[in-house]
Parts: sequence; C-alpha cells; structure tokens
Amino acid sequence: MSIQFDPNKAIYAQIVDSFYQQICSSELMPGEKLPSVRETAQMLKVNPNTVSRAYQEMDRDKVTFSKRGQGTFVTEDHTIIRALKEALAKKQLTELVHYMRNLGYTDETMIEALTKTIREV
Amino acid sequence: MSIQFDPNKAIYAQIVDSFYQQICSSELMPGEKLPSVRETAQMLKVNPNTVSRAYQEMDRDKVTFSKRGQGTFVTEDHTIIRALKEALAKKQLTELVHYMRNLGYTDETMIEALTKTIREV
Amino acid sequence: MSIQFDPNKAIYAQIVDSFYQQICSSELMPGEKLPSVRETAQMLKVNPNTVSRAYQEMDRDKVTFSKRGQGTFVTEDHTIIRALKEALAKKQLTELVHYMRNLGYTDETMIEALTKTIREV
Amino acid sequence: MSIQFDPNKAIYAQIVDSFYQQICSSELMPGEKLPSVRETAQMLKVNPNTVSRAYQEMDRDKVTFSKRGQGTFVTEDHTIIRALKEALAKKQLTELVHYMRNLGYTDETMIEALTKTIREV
DNA sequence: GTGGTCTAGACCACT
DNA sequence: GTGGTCTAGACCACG
Repeated sequence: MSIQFDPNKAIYAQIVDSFYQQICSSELMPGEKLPSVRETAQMLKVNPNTVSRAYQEMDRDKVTFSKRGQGTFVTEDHTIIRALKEALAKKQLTELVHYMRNLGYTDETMIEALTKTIREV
Repeated sequence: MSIQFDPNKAIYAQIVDSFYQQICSSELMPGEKLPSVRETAQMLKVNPNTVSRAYQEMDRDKVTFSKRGQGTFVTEDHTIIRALKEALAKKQLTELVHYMRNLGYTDETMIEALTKTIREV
Repeated sequence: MSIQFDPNKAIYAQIVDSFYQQICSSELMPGEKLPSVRETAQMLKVNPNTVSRAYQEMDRDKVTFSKRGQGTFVTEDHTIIRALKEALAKKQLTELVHYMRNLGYTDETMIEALTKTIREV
Repeated sequence: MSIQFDPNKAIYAQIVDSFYQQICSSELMPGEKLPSVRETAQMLKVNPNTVSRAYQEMDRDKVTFSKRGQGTFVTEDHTIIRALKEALAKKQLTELVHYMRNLGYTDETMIEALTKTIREV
C-alpha cells in the first residue's frame, strides 16, 4: 500500500479512506488483521499517532475493532461492510451527478451515457 | 479561479483541465476571451511559460484559438465543445464504472444506484 | 470548573463527561460558547491537545459544534440534549440497579427504597 | 481484592467501604474471618497501621469484631448487616436522586426511568 | 509485541 | 485570536 497524500485533506482521513477501499474491495477480508499502527506508520512514512487516529476513527465507525495487545481487525459484521460500500458508492455517485449536471447532462442523458460506458469498458 | 495543484500531475495539464471545466459548464462562453497568459500566471502564481504551454495545448485541441496581439478565445464551434463535454464525461464515467465494479456492483445495480442518486440529489 | 482526575479514565473522556453534565444541568445553555481549547487547557492544567480531543469527541456526538476561528458552541438542537440527558441518566440508573441487586434488593424493594429516598431528600 | 485509591478520600475509609461492599454482597459471610491486618496491608500495598485503623472503624460500627490473637470476623448479627446494606443503599440512592434532579427529572419521571431500567437490565 | 493516552511544540486556515 | 492537524517522544496496560 502507498498513498499519494493530498495536502488539503487530513492525512488520517486519507488513511481511513484507503483502508475503507481495501475493505470494500475485499483486499482486506472480514476478521483480517490490519498491519499494526507502527507498521503502517513506517510504510506510509507518517507519525504513528496519525495512524492511531485513523484506526480509532475506523473503530468508532465499527468498521474495525481493536484488541489491546493483539491488533486491529476488520469487523466480521457484513451488515456494516455493506453499509460502508453503499456509503462510498453514494459519495462517488453524488459527485458524478453534480459534475454531469454541471456539464449540461439531463437525468436521461446521464443514465444513457453511463449505460454506454458500461458496455464499452 | 484557483487551483489546488496535485503534485503528481503536470501543472500545465491541470490548468488545461480547469479551463476545460469552465468552458464545459459555460462559465466561459464560446467566443469569450480567456485571461492573458500573464494574468493567469499571476493569478495561479505560476511561471508564464507554464500557462503558455497550457494555452498551446488547448489551441492544439481546437478548444481555443489565439489571435496574435489580441489574446486567446474559446472556440465558437459548438461541435468541438460538445465533443469536449463528452470526453470529460466519459473520463468521469469510466472512473466511476471501475470504482463501482471494484466495490462489487454489477452493471444493473450500478445503474439502479445512479438512478436512485439522481432522484435524491 | 475544576476536575479531580481519576487516573484510570482517560482525561479527555473525563473532560467530555464534565461538559456533558454542565450542558445537561443547563449550566451551559444551547448555543453558548465553551471556553476556548487553550483556556480550558490552562484551567485544567492539561495539554491543549487533550482538550482538543475532548472537544472533537463532543463535536462528533453533535452535542457541540465548532466554527473555525470562532470557537466551540453547545448545540441548539434540543433533541440531542434530551437524548444526552437520557443517556447519562440511563448509565447512572444501570449502575444503581446492579449495585442494589448486589446488595440483595429485589425490583420491588429497590423502587420502594427510591420512593422513600425521594420523599426524604 | 484490589482498590483503586481515590486521592481525595482517606485510604482507611476506602478500605472500610471495600469490606462493607464485600460483606453486603455476601462475598464475606457472617462469621467469616477477614484477612489479617498484615495480609491486607501487603495485598493493598499500604501501611499496616492504615489497615488497622480501617479494622477499628468496622469494629466500632459493630460490623466486625476482633478476637485477640485470632483475627477479625464479620458480625453474625444479621440486623447489623441489614442496617449496613440499607445505609449503603441510601447513600447511592441519595446521590442518584440529586444527579437525576440536576438533569431535570421529577420524582415521577425518575421512578418511571428506574422501573424501565429494571425491566431492561 | 499490541493499541491507548498524554505532553510538548509546531504550523495551518479561518475571522 | 479560533480550532485542526501533525510530529516527536514518552509511558501505560494488556497478552
């Protein structure tokens, strides 16, 4: 894993985003252990505190859970992961809708354009 | 206008993108004059050469045209602008399709999700 | 305000508790500004970061909201404050129930004892 | 047994409280022998004099009695234990009543809330 | 080893 | 001034 940090978004939030994508795309499976705070910090060349904050953020969202002395793990509750996927998708879709409308697309032409893209990709 | 530069993409290309968006969303109308190279350079705190390269890029794409001694103008050829819109849209759509597939969406659920988002936004 | 810190509970959490009590007992009214992070830190003789974390915790709970450059304020949403009151009450009540049961009280005698205490206090 | 000492309350009093809770919850039965002063002192990492004072306090309350050369025992007088239970309960209840009133609860809503909590816990 | 917390000191963006 | 973030380095509790 490696993240190209966007200077305008908090690093800890970008770390969260990165893990969420890995979890949603099943690169990280339910119950799987995340790399330790220190490992991740070293890998991303950031301070362990920053990674710790990211892990706590994910814990709070119940997407992960941490066991003191053992590590941080992806939740085994599929409902939560499903909800996470939907939330991420919704965010992308909303951005797209705004972008396309800004470009002059109507609801119908937008769906047409997506359908066409799906066929071609 | 102000751009938050992404260190991974050539600055001139980001300037092009920014103008293309303005043209597609009709913030810049067909035939309208773009700010001068020097103005834009000052505004973006960038070397004028970088801006000049961006303008040349847009000229080459026929999206703008330059008149010696007068400046750079948005094309009045609506076909070109329409094509530009489609190209920008296609790029976003392609990214979305990949993202959603990565999340486990099928073609049908993806279109459904878009339809739902359109209704809600 | 002054807190006698319990060495076993995170300081930031105790600061949150303290503010929550003040908000629930209307010592801090809806919309009222909390002391600044730095003020509170000085008052409690703790590091500003610790106070900041407490404030962020309250923000996340929507009990407060922060405006960059202005300060942190108690929410004006009475629903949230009501829910907070109930949550705090529930916590105390649950502890009490366990304590009283441990002492051999049954459900009826427990309620009787409370009724009697209410009359006397 | 282990006590997390609160720096604001005399240690001997906290030791008394701890034993009283054990007696009321029948962890220590009527007639049962308490650990010796030295044992308790070692266990709690406290000066034996402090424990001795706690034991004297309990003797004075007639909750325990000491036999020279044999040790300290829980009273076999159930009346006293019952009174002790009531006193502990009363203390908790009184605190609760104040806390809940501070939160804006009336006598009726307080009893309702307790009834509800009892059902749920 | 693990995560959790705290301090100290710094810089940023916003009013 | 405000809150928000990051780094650096430390200590703790848990297993």
